[in-house]
Formats: sequence, structure tokens, C-alpha cells
Amino acid sequence: MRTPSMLNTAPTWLINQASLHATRIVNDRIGAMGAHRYQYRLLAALAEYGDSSQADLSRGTMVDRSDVVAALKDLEADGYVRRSPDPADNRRNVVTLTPTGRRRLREMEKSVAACQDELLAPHTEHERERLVALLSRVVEHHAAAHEG
Amino acid sequence: MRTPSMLNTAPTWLINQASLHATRIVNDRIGAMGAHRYQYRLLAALAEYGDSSQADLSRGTMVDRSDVVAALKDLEADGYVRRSPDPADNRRNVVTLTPTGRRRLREMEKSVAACQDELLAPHTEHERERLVALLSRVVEHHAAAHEG
DNA sequence: CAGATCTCAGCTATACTGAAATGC
DNA sequence: CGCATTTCAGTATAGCTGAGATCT
Repeated sequence: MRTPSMLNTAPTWLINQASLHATRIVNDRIGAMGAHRYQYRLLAALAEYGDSSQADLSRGTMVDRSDVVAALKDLEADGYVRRSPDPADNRRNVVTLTPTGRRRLREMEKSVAACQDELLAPHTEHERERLVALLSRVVEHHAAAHEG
Repeated sequence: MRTPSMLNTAPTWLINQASLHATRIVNDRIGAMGAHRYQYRLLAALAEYGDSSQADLSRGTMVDRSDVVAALKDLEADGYVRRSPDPADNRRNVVTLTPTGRRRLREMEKSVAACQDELLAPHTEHERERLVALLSRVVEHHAAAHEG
């Protein structure tokens, strides 16, 4: 049986199916280097914004605050980040990217780039940009609607 | 903190985020009418293909064979489908859509159409078609690669 | 015999919730 | 006081696996 047309033309269904493939691809590649999805998001945020609190990392990466705790614990155990109390606000931790963590991020970037190529293998560069633009609008719209 | 650009431009991340929003929207609306995501997929497949075995339904809807069992049990309890042994192949059940089930599907279609509008609120009709076309290529490519 | 189907029991990862401890 | 942050324990669901019983 082929996929019913009622599903085949429904964006919600297509997005869910595409997400399953994307997740499988990312988990395979990131997992093969002994890392986790969330770790890439956190390292990327630290590289772009510098030292950050865990709450800020959670908001910036859409990783739940409680999952940030676990992911940072692993990253710290491997020396990719350091955590220290924030002198300016003792509720917070200052999370710092180490040089080793920066190298780790660069390796992950290659892996994640390969994921994009694998996921969008049939698509031209121009089509990939259009897809990114369309999906960005979806995500921005609902991210804004969800926090407001 | 805003989303790091390393994530914002990664299709895998965008698709995952969009999928979270899509799933939340569908679950809210379908759940509000006392139904489940899977039930819509199964009823849609039955309406398009007529009587089917559970294995065919599983392949056509991408609902796992074991989850088909549970979803059909609920649909049958509410009178939306009937199941009977296939005389031509006693391993199989013949799953039949009842008139009540057909009405139920029509209600769900309205609900699911509203989901698409909510998910793609910022997009024009033309943009929605482009998104569907791009995502269809992703899904078809990986569906083919995954079964082969 | 190999292979398909239906069913159940259970597993894992993801996203999320609640609450406690602490500090602003 | 209300509110934010970190942490831990636990929940819900989706998707999936393994195995048994049955049949082709």
C-alpha cells in the first residue's frame, strides 16, 4: 500500500516523517563520535555567544533546562566545558567553552554538515535554501507565539 | 539568547523544531475530539484503499504494526472499523471502514485542515505548495532508501 | 521448511513537569 | 514577598524490538 494522498499532501505529516529521517541521520552520525544531539546545540551556542548561564543556553537552544543539566554534566566530564558560579549572580553558573570543546565543536560541525547532505541528497543548493527559508518562518512564527 | 546561527541554518534542526510544533498542534486538535494521531492515518488509508490487512495499513501509514493493533482496537470499540478474518488468507484480518467511521474521518479531516492552517499561518498558498513539494522529495527519497 | 501476519510485552529516547534548594 | 536559577526525580508519548502463535 502506498501512502494515502490525504497524508501525502499534509504538511504536518510530511514534516513529521522528514523529522524522523533527520533524527535518525543525526543520531547515527553524532552518536558514532560518542556525542549527543543536545551537546552540539550547547557547544554551538557557547561558541556564538561566549560564556552563558544554563538558563540562557536552554532558551537559546530549545533544550529543556533539566536536559541542559545532564548534557553539561557529560560535556564537563569530558573537559569540553567548565562551570563556575557567577560572581555577579550566585544563582547562576557561568558555562565556559574550553579549547578542547572548541575543537570538539569543529568535529561535530563536519558531522552535522554531512547530515544535511544526507538528508537533502536529492535537492539542489537553491532548493535547500528555499526549504530553510520556509521552515524558518514556521519555526519563528510558532516560537514567538509560544513564548508570548 | 537567540538561536545560534549554526542551528538556525541547519535543515535537520529546523525540521525537528517544526515537527515539534506540528505534533503539538495536531495532538491538541485531534485530542480535543477524543481521537489519536494514528487513528486519522488509518481511517484515511481505509477510505482511499478500501478493506485492508493490518500489515498493509502499517506499511501505508508508517504506523508500526504493533501500534496498528492498539489503534484499531480503539477504533473498533467505537464502531469506526470492523475486523474479520480474511477467508483468502487466514493469517490476516480484513479491516473495514464503517459508515460511522467514514463520518468520523470527515470530522477529522476538518480538524487536520485547521492544523495545516495553524502551522502554516504565515505562508501563502503558493509557499505551502512549495514546502509540500520539497518535503515530499525528502520523505520519498529516504522512504525508498530505507526499505530497499 | 522459510516467510508472513497478528498480538503482546517491554524497551529507549525525547520532551516535558513538579518540586526542592538557593539566591536575587 | 515574588521571581529566577539549578538540580533531581519522575511522567508521557512515540517509535520501535523481540518473541510467540498461527498460517501460507
